[in-house]
Amino acid sequence: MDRLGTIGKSRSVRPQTAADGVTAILREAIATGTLAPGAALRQDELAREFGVSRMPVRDALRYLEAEGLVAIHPTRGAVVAAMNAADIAELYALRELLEAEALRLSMQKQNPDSLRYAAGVIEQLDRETDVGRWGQLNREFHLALYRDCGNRRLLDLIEAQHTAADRYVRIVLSNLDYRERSQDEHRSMLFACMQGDEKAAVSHLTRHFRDACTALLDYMASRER
Amino acid sequence: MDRLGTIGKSRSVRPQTAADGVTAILREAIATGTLAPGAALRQDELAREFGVSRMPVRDALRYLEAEGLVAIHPTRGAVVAAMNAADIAELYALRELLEAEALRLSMQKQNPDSLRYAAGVIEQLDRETDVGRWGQLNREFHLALYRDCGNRRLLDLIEAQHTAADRYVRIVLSNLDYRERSQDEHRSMLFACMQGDEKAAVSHLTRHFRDACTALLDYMASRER
DNA sequence: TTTGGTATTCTCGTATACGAGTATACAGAT
DNA sequence: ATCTGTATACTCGTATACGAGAATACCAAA
Repeated sequence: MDRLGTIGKSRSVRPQTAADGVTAILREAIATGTLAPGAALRQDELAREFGVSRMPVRDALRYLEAEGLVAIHPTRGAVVAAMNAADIAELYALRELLEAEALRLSMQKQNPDSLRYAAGVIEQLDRETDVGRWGQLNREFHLALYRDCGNRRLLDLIEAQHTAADRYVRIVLSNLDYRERSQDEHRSMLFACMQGDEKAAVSHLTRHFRDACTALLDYMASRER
Repeated sequence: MDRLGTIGKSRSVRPQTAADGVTAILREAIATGTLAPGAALRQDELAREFGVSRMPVRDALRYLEAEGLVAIHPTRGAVVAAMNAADIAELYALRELLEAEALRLSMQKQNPDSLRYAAGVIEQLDRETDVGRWGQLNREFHLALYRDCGNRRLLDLIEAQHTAADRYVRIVLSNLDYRERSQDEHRSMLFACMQGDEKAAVSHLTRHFRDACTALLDYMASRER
């Protein structure tokens, strides 16, 4: 499991506490699948792995539990949360609901700065090849569109769903064809936003999610066999 | 601060861990206002208070942070999360979005058991005088209406928003008039659900939230002066 | 009097240690 | 051979201890 130790090294931002560092590394390991769903997360094992005591590891597990990435059973330990088709459907239905609302609210504010920024992110996405950073930029693009919605809680929830979806998203991102299709939809959304066409923007967003969701469900179904 | 020690005693369910117990007591203390917004939550002080070490207290603070009830600043300690008008508006806008969707999805399933249960809860609410238990039953009623929505994540999110709203709700619940008006709206919602009238049910739900939100904002505004 | 720097104290983050509960393996009985 | 009970080992929850960083108070200098 020495691979785990190297994953977090690439992050440029210095973690404020040891627990934050452990959290970031574990989150990444779960997202990439290095830690498979159902895998047991033993505190002292992880502590030895990271060269810290069990306390920061415990803290990290609590954070990840709150994010829905691990399941903690008192006195029985923690495991990586399961991945299944039902969860995908639920997650994407939720994202559609939350992000459509945020998009509507944001568009009413008509802030051109956010759209300019989003356009810049789209161009970066065109050049990006690394799956992890692509996901990061993808999140950045979406949040830019919602930034002006005026509801902090809504934005936090959207971010949380992104984090939960990340481990699923990476599956389809390895498919280059999906990334290109995704970018087409991004451009359509941005165009509709610049035009101030709320209905078109939301419908593109919806299609964007439906596409991703079916792509994922198809993959999961093929994986079953 | 000895009052804190007695609050949790009324709970019938035995906490599984010390941290769970501390979490429950602190949550209640924050909801009732015993711990005012902005109040510092010092780990060793709380530990002495509850007769435990700082570790369960730390765990509890992490849980409450995830619930949005406390804000933790690394190496600087935790404080009870602030309460303000902007947050109320955000919270209720969110609840409206989430619960309207859950209600729509649930009604499509047409499960009479849930509605029968909800009707029973309404009757219990008529007899309940204690503000804390009234809030509990209120949550129970709402969740009964959404139970069949088929989206576990959505339900969890709704519960989380209820928890976050609890400390606000208790303010208006002390007003008997509000409780009666609220019950009228509950009955209207349930009736619409039984009729299978989705539009009416959602519009009653919306009005229910708008009512509560304005009642709260009015109270906050009067409090400002 | 005000401002800047330093020292002290307080709180948190982390490490280590211990006790309790759970799972597992083995042995005995049916 | 299978099932059950007991003993052992393992993991977690909690307590205590220590070190680091931040806030504050105090003193000196302008």
